[in-house]
Amino acid sequence: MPTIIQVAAAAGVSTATVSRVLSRPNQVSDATRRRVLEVVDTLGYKPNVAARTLRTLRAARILVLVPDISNPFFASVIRGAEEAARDAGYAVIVGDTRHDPQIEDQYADMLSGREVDGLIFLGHRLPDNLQDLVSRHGGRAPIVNGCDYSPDLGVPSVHIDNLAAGRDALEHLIGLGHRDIAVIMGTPASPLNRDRLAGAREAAKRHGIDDRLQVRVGDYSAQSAFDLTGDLIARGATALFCFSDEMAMGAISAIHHAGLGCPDDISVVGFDDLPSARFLQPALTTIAQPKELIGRHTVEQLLGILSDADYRAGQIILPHELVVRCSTGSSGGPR
Amino acid sequence: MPTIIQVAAAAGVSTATVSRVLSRPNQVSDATRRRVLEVVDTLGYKPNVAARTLRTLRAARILVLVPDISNPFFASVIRGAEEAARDAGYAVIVGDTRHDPQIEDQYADMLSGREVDGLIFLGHRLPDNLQDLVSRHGGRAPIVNGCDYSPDLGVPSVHIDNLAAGRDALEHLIGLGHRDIAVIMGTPASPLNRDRLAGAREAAKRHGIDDRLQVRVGDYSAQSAFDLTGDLIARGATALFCFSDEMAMGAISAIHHAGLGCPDDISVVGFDDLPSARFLQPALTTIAQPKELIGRHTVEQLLGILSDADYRAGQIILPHELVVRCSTGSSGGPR
DNA sequence: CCTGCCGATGTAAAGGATTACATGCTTTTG
DNA sequence: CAAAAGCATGTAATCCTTTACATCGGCAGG
Repeated sequence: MPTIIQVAAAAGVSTATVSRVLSRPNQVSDATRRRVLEVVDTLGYKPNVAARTLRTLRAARILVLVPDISNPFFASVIRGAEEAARDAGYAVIVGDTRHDPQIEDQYADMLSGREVDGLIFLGHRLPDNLQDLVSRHGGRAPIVNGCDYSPDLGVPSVHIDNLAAGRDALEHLIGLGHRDIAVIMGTPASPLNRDRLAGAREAAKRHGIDDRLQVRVGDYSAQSAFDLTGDLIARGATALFCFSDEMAMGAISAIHHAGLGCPDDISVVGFDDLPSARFLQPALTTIAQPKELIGRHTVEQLLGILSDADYRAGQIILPHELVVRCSTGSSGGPR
Repeated sequence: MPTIIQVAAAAGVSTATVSRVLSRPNQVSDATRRRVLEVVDTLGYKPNVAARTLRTLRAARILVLVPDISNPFFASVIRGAEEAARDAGYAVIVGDTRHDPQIEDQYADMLSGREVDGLIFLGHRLPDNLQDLVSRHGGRAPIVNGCDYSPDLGVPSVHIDNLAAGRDALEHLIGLGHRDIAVIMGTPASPLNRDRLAGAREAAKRHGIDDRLQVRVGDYSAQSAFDLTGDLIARGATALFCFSDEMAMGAISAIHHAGLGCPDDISVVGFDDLPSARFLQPALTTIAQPKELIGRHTVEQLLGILSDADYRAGQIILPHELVVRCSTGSSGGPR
């Protein structure tokens, strides 16, 4: 692999000129530029990024950490982030932490090691490694939280109003006549889940069915909801509110396994509105999040922090929407 | 951010000693090691990765390029790759190219720029950028193809026997009595799709229904299959073989939209066996690929190339399996 | 014709870590 | 007890680029 020195020698110029040809072409005369470019081409020269990063202290990349890359929800957020980053001349690197603190730390080191200029983490877990950095710099650290937020940390964040979303889902089910409603939530360690649950509780309370609301904790996977649903059905639930579309799929599958139908016997509301939600049987009623937009805004906040010392990053709340499809129907009254 | 020089000064040793404490701790006396580690800790020192990479010419990372990160199939492959890489002390970086040659090139530059030691690309598109590199080094370039393969390029690859898989799917449907079978494939630019189709054709021919086999091209998305299915039904197909589970979902949705049922009226076979395939309604009959294993083997080939000059990387073929669930049933004869 | 300026290019100093080699001390060994 | 060996540490070169500053012609203005 040729270095800039060899290119310079072959073109009969100094390394400075080669560097200029590549990064500020208009500072160099036409003839020289052409000659250098030709050498670059024939030698197949590519600048060594490590050396450049070392010298410029700018990597032009940002790291997006997802807790579970197999969840298509995050894919859409990443897409949005990627586009916004690209527009600003940054590349996005994706790290799949699989909820593993050790892996989180390892990726977080890419920030500490200045391999990336900033970091976006989706979900509720700020890597342990970064606690220090955040408490030292507060909202000025190049770190943004997407989808969830961390009230006590002061990390800027982008997410929907999960409380209102939880309320909307419950109001929808109650409006259809359901009184025995169950919630299959994600881990309560996540503020987002606590908010959604609080919203659901609030709506239930307003309609006097607070004490009948059953709550279970899943892990976002279809399997976990599948495992929980049988018991909820046995206890008389006529409607299920799942905190992810994947869990809704598991719940619907369990409903069929119990010899019942959705929405005829039991209604199901999901969360996220995955691209495939409309193709499920029955097509899924769900809370849509503006996934790409969440990605875009996290990046924009990050770039603001990076480029503008006066930028004030904070909490951005984006709109959600209840999408009613076919997995919810009116309650036939108590079974 | 402190540098190694500041750490050395604070600990009263040379930078060499600090470096050794961090990378070869046993070459350093207990007392010194403790002292240095303490300083490292209080100062919050993290080595600058760019500097290290520059010096060692080894980035300890590999890049995995996926054409579409929202496809959960790739998520599993990435998982497998990640684990194998981690075991060998490498980190995995994921790049989502969205089938965009420009983005592919940009990520590929990470290899040319030696930011990563090797590159794995899933799917059939070798980034244009890398053509040169491959033709110069042949199978010795640190590049491996996963899921698909490129017969003319000589890039090592890991995939299943797609021809046999296509044959298996058709044999299954024919065995159930179907004679009017349609295939919804992915782009024929991909050898993998050509192989699957060839396998399907072969089976159809053996049973004398070659001329009744209908073939359409989708783009792996549920939507694309949804759009194609109505017409196939109108033309009398009683069974659909889709080259991805997502397309199978779209097909099943379209079957319902047409007022028909799956598998009662029309059978559907998918491909990949996504984690959610068993939770669909009906649970999907599909060809399972050993997704994690594909990931693991691509990494192993890559590491072989990287570490052993005599390593001979090649084509690795892993076993697939037809998983029969509920989306296929016997044909009721011609409708 | 001289001065001043400008544009194009070169020189050389970072940037931060690793490591071959050198050094100085301690311990072993014949 | 001297020589050899071994251990812990330091010195300084190296990895490759970028860029502030210096230099050098050429040209315009006086």
